[in-house]
Amino acid sequence: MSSDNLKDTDLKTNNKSVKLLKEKSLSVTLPRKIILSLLISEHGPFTAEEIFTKLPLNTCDQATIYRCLNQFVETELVTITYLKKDTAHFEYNDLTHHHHHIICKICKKIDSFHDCILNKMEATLLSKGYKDIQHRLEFFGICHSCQES
Amino acid sequence: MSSDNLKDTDLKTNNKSVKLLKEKSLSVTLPRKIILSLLISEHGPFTAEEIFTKLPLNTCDQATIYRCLNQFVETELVTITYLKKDTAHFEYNDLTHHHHHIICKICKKIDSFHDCILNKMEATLLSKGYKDIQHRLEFFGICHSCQES
DNA sequence: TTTTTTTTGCATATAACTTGCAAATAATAT
DNA sequence: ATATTATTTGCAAGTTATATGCAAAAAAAA
Repeated sequence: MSSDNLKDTDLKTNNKSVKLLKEKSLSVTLPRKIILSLLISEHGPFTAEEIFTKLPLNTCDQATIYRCLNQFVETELVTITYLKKDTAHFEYNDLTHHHHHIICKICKKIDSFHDCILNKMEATLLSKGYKDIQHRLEFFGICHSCQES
Repeated sequence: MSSDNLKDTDLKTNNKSVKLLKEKSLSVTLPRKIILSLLISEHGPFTAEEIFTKLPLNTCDQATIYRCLNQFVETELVTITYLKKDTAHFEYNDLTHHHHHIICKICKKIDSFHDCILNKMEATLLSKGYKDIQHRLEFFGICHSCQES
């Protein structure tokens, strides 16, 4: 494996990330620490590819990034959103800063905002200069019949 | 082309669909009429594949379905949502019945509801028996700088 | 430390969706 | 109506994000 030259100290690995990985019973590996640290320190949302290019060279393979991100999503360390057509975006799930995104239909620039009541939200966005606003809101939960099994 | 054996009358094509296609300046072809009629008469959301299997045999190619669906989304005849990981869902954009979806994290069954204020919404869902509810809400609009060009 | 378990890299696979092009169909002009 | 032009379709092949099988490597447990 090609991470011989990567030391923890070089990478300003966030201590928080180690704590979080342990809390979620994920074994603490270098790729996981580095990826999670990146997501904690830089505000996304990022695509898997963006994360890959932000990481120090030879941190890990793309496959590992996808595997880690999926585990992070499953354990709710990270949220996944589908803002663009073909690519998922990932973001550290900072429970103290609940927010949503707005993406420009034309330039695809992603902005975020913290209000979270629909009508208030749209007003906020209008005052920010956005036009022709639509939203996409989905809920995920466990249905009644699945609670039995 | 293999639609020799398909006649309009056979397919209970929705007249509404022709009207809508014209309104959106889309030329009125058999595949478009049939696909749009299906989406108007059956409540989705459906994946492209589900639509394909619901269509009468030899209505059209899968490629045509994707092309039509994309055009319908561009013209806002249809909405697209990303409820599952790899597959988009499509639904007739019935402006008189604004609603959202909830998908079970386990069995993936999709349910819909019509309330649309976040806190009210979650209460509705809880009373429907869902647990461990999360939501995903995204806005799309045209940003200030794109309004100039 | 040693053993067991989990994770990673690499290469390859998958699956949803897209696209180029010639033939077919729809819109339009006559 | 018919001829002409423009658009759309089928087919087959391409693209791209993401997943995966397996042996080697690293982490956790003993």
